[in-house]
Amino acid sequence: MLDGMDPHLLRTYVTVTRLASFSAAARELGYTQSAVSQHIAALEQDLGTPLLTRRPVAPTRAGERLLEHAAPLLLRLDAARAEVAAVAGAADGRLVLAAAPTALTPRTLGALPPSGVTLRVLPRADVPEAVATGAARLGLVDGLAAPSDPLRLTGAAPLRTRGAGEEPVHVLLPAGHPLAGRPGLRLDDLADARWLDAPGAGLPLAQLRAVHGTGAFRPSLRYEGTDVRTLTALAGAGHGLALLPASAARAPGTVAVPLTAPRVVHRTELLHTAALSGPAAAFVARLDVTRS
Amino acid sequence: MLDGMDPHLLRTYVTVTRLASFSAAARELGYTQSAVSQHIAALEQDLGTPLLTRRPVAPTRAGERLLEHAAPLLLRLDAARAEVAAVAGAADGRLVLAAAPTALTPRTLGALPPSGVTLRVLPRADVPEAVATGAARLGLVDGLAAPSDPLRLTGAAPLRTRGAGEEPVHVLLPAGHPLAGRPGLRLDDLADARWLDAPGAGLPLAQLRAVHGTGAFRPSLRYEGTDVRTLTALAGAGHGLALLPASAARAPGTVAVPLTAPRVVHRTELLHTAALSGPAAAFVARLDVTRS
DNA sequence: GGGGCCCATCAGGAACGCTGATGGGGCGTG
DNA sequence: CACGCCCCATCAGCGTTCCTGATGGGCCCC
Repeated sequence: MLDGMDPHLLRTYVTVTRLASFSAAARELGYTQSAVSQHIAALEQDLGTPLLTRRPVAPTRAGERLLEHAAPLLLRLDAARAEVAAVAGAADGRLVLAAAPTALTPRTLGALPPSGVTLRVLPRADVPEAVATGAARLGLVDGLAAPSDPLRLTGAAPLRTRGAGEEPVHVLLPAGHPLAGRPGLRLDDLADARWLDAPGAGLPLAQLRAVHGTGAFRPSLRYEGTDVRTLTALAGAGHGLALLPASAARAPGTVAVPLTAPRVVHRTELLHTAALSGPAAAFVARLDVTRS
Repeated sequence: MLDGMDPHLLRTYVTVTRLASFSAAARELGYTQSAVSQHIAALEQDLGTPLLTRRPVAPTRAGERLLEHAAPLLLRLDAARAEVAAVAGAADGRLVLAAAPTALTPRTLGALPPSGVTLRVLPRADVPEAVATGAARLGLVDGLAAPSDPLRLTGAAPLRTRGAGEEPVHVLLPAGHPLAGRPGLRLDDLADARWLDAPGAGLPLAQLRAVHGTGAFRPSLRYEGTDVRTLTALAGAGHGLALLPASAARAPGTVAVPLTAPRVVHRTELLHTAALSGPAAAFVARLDVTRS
């Protein structure tokens, strides 16, 4: 047993920690409780250290380290299988495209073929995984970046990226907002504002901090869906400000004002694996044609 | 066999492809040839597609995809094991520091504790792996980046980074070079120059392209060692130009001229895993104290 | 044509990994 | 306080897996 860390031991381990229960993990995985117990014991013996406290069932410090690796490992295992399958299987006719909501800009939408596409809108954080595991053939993600800088994707999965367009970033204000008449806004003007916290639908405010370097943003309402229209409606109703790409920042009762400082753009990037063919390749080519 | 891709099957696969031989892989891995053959057969059956051509033994296209995932997967498996071991085992007294040659700037050297350190100089590309697998506790890598931009590390392994200093980039010219008298040089001035190609010791010219966006560099002599002094001597002997951090760009018979355009700096970053303690933590703290 | 090397296949035995049963420990309940 | 319940650990037993050693076919070089 030189190579003790079988994937299914890891899978058992993450399931046990997630459910905080050996028995529940066994039920979910289709094992007996005994098997799960033996899995954990095997892992602990292999690594030479306890990974879980029993009663309550919780990861030890060593277990936490293992957890940080286990999920990406399992994901990448799936990714490898999916990519091999993509090469092996003949290209399926349909193109499945996973996209973050605000990544659907006019440009990317315009490049879609007229038929044969399945569009799957997901929270931004789930798009890379969908592409890596083959659930989607292509992915569109977006975010804030300095002009012509690539996005900084936290990739556990190894995906290739290519730029798919940039556009200005607008701040969406309710029509009556005191700053609504401005031609442009600096982020400093909005230091005291309350922002809609919409990790699924909006742009991640944390990225602004990375680019801008300043303190935290004060969140108001948190919206967990992926629907941009809901987000703009919330902004219109005065629940907080929203940061959106220019093309998405329009809704009745709101005013969109360009963000002028810091100088960031809304950047869209296409995600794909190494193997591209058929309609996916056509879509990519169409995107490149419309390159600015 | 729902979860067919055992790590040791993958290990067998990469070994077979590396050696282009089932039998040789079997010898290296301590298996019989029969076992290796069965491993490959199991993988191919699990993935539903041939992964190798026999005679000659070479990866198929599907196999190439698998290979791209297999190495990082195995690396990360080792990384997980190493990190768990680091938490479990008591902190060993010695601090092992892996560093790229040009990452050893006065600042990083100054932060080293006076004793108890093992310094391991490696080619730049090997440093992240050494840290991930626990061969070294900390790593120092360097590269070219826009000022205050982080390095773009191609991380198969999940390492944390923190800045460890920036300094100007100099071009090292032989003393008699026509441009040696200039106060500063633009990269465009050097479009026709021949560069020393030293992936181990020098700064990777490819990174300049990433920042600058222009064409290829014309390499002259290629130097595969990790010794900076040899590199500067080669530059002094007129074998080509070298790009070095200011603190390393001095050698008899050479002139170091600052690179003024594009605006890039030599940036050093510290690599570490999540678990830091003992002398490693002390070193990090010392680095932070001298932060500019 | 023969010998050597290679990979595939097969049979057999050891080792592994699962199940089902049993036992001890903690916790809420009557 | 005793009982019952739920949880995890351990054990024996059995089916499967996985490795070895032997054998065979294909290719190349001599």
